[in-house]
Amino acid sequence: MEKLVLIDGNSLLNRAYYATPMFTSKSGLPTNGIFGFVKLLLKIISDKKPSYLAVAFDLHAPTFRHQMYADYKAGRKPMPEELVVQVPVLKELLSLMKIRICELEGYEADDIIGTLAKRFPVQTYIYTGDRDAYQLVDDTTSVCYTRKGVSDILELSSRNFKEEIGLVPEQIIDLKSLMGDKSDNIPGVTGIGEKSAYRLLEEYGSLDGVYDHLDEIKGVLSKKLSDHKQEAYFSRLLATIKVDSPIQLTLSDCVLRMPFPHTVREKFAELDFRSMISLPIFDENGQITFTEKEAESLKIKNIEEVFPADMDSALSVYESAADFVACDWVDDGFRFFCSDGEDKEYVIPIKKNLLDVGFFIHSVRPFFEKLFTGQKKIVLYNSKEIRHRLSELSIEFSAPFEDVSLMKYIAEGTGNSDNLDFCLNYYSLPIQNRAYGIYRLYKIFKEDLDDAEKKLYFDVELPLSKVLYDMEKTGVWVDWNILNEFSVKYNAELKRLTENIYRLAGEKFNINSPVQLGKILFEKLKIGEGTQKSKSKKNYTTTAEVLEKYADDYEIVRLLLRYRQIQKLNSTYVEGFKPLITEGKVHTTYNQMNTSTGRLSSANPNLQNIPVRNEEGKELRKIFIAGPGNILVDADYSQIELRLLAHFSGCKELIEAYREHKDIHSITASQVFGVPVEQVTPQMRRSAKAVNFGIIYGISSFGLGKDLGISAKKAKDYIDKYFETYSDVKKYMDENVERAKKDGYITTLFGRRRVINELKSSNYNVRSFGERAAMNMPLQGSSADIIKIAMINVFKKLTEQNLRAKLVLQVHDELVIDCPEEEAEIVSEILKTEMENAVMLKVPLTVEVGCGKNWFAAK
DNA sequence: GGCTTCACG
DNA sequence: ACGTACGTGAAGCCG
Repeated sequence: MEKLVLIDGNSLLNRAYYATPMFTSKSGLPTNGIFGFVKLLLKIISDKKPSYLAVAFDLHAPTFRHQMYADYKAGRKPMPEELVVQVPVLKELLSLMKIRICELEGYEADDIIGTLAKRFPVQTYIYTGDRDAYQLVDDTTSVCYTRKGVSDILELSSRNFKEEIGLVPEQIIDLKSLMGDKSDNIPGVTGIGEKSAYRLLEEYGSLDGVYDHLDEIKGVLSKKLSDHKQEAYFSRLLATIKVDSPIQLTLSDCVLRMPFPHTVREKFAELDFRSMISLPIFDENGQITFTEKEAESLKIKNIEEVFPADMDSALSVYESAADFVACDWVDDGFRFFCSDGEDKEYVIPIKKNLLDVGFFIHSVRPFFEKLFTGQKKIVLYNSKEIRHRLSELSIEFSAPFEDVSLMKYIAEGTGNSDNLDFCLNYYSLPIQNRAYGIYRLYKIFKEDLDDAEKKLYFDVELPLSKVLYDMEKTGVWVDWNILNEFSVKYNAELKRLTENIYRLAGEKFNINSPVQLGKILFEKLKIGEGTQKSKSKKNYTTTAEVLEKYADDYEIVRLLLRYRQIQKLNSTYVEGFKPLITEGKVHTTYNQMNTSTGRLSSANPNLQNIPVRNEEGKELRKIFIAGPGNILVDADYSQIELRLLAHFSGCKELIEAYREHKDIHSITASQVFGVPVEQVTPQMRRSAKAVNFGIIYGISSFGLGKDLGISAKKAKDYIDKYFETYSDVKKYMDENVERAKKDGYITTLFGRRRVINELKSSNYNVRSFGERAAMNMPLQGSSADIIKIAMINVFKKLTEQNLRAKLVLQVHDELVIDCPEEEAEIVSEILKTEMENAVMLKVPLTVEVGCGKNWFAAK
C-alpha cells in the first residue's frame, strides 16, 4: 500500500531545535533546528519510504478556534529569535527538495494534517511532537510521536493504541477536556488529573457519558465536574483538531521525489551541513539514487563490532594496521579502529563479567606504553581525560598520539567544547562505532587545518595536553588548618552581620536573595531615589557598585557590603573547597578547548580566580602551600598584552618605552595629559592605566567612563587624546576590525583563529561587541599562545634536568611551580628564561619571580 | 536551567 | 537613540 507521511513542521522544528545543541553556519545563521529537522526528515524517509510526503506549518490569523486560543497563546513562551530565523530557511530548503509545504491562513498545522489524513485513502503516518494528534489515529492513520527530543519515536496505530495509551483515539479529546493540558493551556476540569480522567472515561466512555451519569458520581468529584462543566466543553472545543480545513491539495501534489536536486546539496553546503553533502541522496548524473541505497546509505558505513577472542588476536589486528589506530574508551570497554579500512571496530570489554579488570589492564597496556607500537599513532578524542583514566589503572600513556578534540578546537575557532557524541551526531556517524567515528572525524578536521594551525596543533596544543595532565595529576597542596581558621572566622562574622542586618531591616529575610534584599532596601527602607531595576526589569539591582553609593549614609548598606564580601569568600573559597580536597590536595581540571581566545580555563575548583585584588581576600592564598620540604616559585609576565600591542601596532613610543623599561602608565599619562613625566600625579597615572586596559578590551567611552567614575564625554576626550598620540595603535585596531569583517575571523601571533560572526549582525550592539572582540583577540589570544609555549618548554627543562619540581598552576599570565627548596634557584631561573624567551617580539617580555611557602608569600 | 552577583587575568 | 568594556567559573536564588 502506498504511504503518505504528514509532518507537523512547527512541532518537529521546535523539538529539533531544543534537542540539538546550538550551532551556526559559517555565515552566522543559527542552524541547529534545521539540522535536526533534516536529520529527522531523512530518517523518516529512510524508515517509511513514503510515496507521498507533505510538511504543514501554522499560519495564524484571528479565526474562531484561534481567537479562543489567543488568550493562552499570549501566555506561551515565544519562539526564541534563534529559532525564528530558521523557519524561512527550512521552508526554502523544503522547496528545493520539492517537498510540499502546506499552510492555510487561520489554521494550525495539526488542522491541516487532520484534514489531509482523513482525506486521502492511503496509509498515513503523522509525525509530530504534540500529543493532541493522538485523536487522529484510525485504521489507515498512525501517529508517530517524538519523545525525548527527536531520538525516540512512539508509533501509534489502531493496533497498538489501546495497549500503549489505555484509551481509544476518540477518547483523547475527552481526556484533554477533563484533565486539561498545561503545555497547551487547555484548562480542563480543575482538580481532575490524569488518574481521575482515565477512570471516568473507562467507566463512562466519553465526556458526554460522564455528564449523562453525573448522578452516579460521588462527592467531590461530582462537584468538580458540575462546577466546571463549561470549561470541560470549552476544552473539548480547544482540543479538537479540525478535519475539514478548506485546503486545496491533492495526493499527487505531495509526491516525494528522490533523489533531491543538486540545488539541495548546494544549500547544505551553504548551511555548513558537511556530513549531509556526502549522502547519496542527490541527483548527480542520475547514477546514485536514494531508493537503491536506501537506509544503509544514511548510516554512511556499516561497521562490524568484533570482540577479539584473546589479546593476541587483537594485537595482531593492530600490528597489521596502517599508520594509526583510533580508539575510545567508554564504559563497555576499550574500542579501537585501524586505519587499514577494514570495516571492523574491535572491542575489548572491561565489564567484570566479561573480562577481569586485571586482564583488561594487562591487555591494553601494550597499546599505550609503546611496547610494540612502533611509530603508529593512537588517535583519541580528549586524550587528557583518557590519560587520567589510564593512570588510575597504573598505565602510563607514552605512545605517540593525536587528539581530535584539540584538532576540532583549532579548526573551528569558536571555543565550542563539544563532546564526542555531539560530533558523531553532527557528522551523521553511528554513535556506537565510536572508534570508527573518531577515525572519520580525524580525517574531516585534518583537512581543515592550514599550515599555521597544524603547527599550533602539533607544537602547542598536543604537547600542552600532556603538561596539563601532569599539572592536574600533581595537584596543589592545601593547608586544612588555615582553611579551618578562615572557616571559623568567616562564619562568626557572618553570624554577627546577619543579626545586625536583621535588626536594621526590622525583620528577618534571606540576605542572599537579591529580590528580597532589593525590596527591603528600596521599598521598605526607601534607600535612594526611584527604582533601579536590573536588566530584566524585574528586580532592583543590588550590586556592590550600586550599594556603594549609599554606604556613607546607611549603616545597613555598609554591613551588607561586608556581608556580601565575606559570604563570597566563605561559600566559594572556603566551604566550596572542602569537598574538593583529597589527601591534602586539590586537583583542578584545566579545560583546554572552551575559550574563544585560546586561553585555558580552570574548574573544580577554579584556581584561576582566587582572590588577590583586595587585601582581605588575598589572605586566602595562604591556603595554597608548597609540598613537604618544598617551596612555591611564582612567575608572572609583566603587562604582556600591552607589550603585544606595542609589538603588533609597531607604535614607536610604546616600543621605545618598553625597550627602556619605562613605566608605561606614567608615559601614557604624560602624553595624554600633556605634562612631563615628572609631573604625572598618581591620579593621572591611574586614569592612564584604565585607558591602557580599555584599549586592550576594545575601548568604548561608556566603559572607560564607568570604570573611572567619570562622564562618557570626558572619557571620550581621554580616548581621542590617546589615539591622537598613538596613531599607530588606532590604525592597528581599525585594521583588526576591517580584516575580521572581511575574513569573518581574526588570528593571533601563531595563527590561532577566532571566528566572529557578530560582525555580520545588523544589530548595532551585537556588531559592536564583535568589533571589540576583534580588537581584543590578537592580544589576549597571543598572550595565551605564548604562555602555552613557555609551559611546554618549562616542563621539558624540568624533565630533562631530572628536577623534582612540578608545575602546578597557570593563571593566564602566571605560572606556579612546587619544588624542593634546594631546586628553588634553578627553577626560578628556568621559569624566567623560558617565559621571557618563549617568543621574540619587538619589545622585551619581562617576568617577575617570587618564592614562598605559600601562594600568598610567593606572589 | 536562567539570572544575579562577584572572584580572577 | 541605542546600551557597552575582553575572557572565564561558582554559588545561590527562583520558577
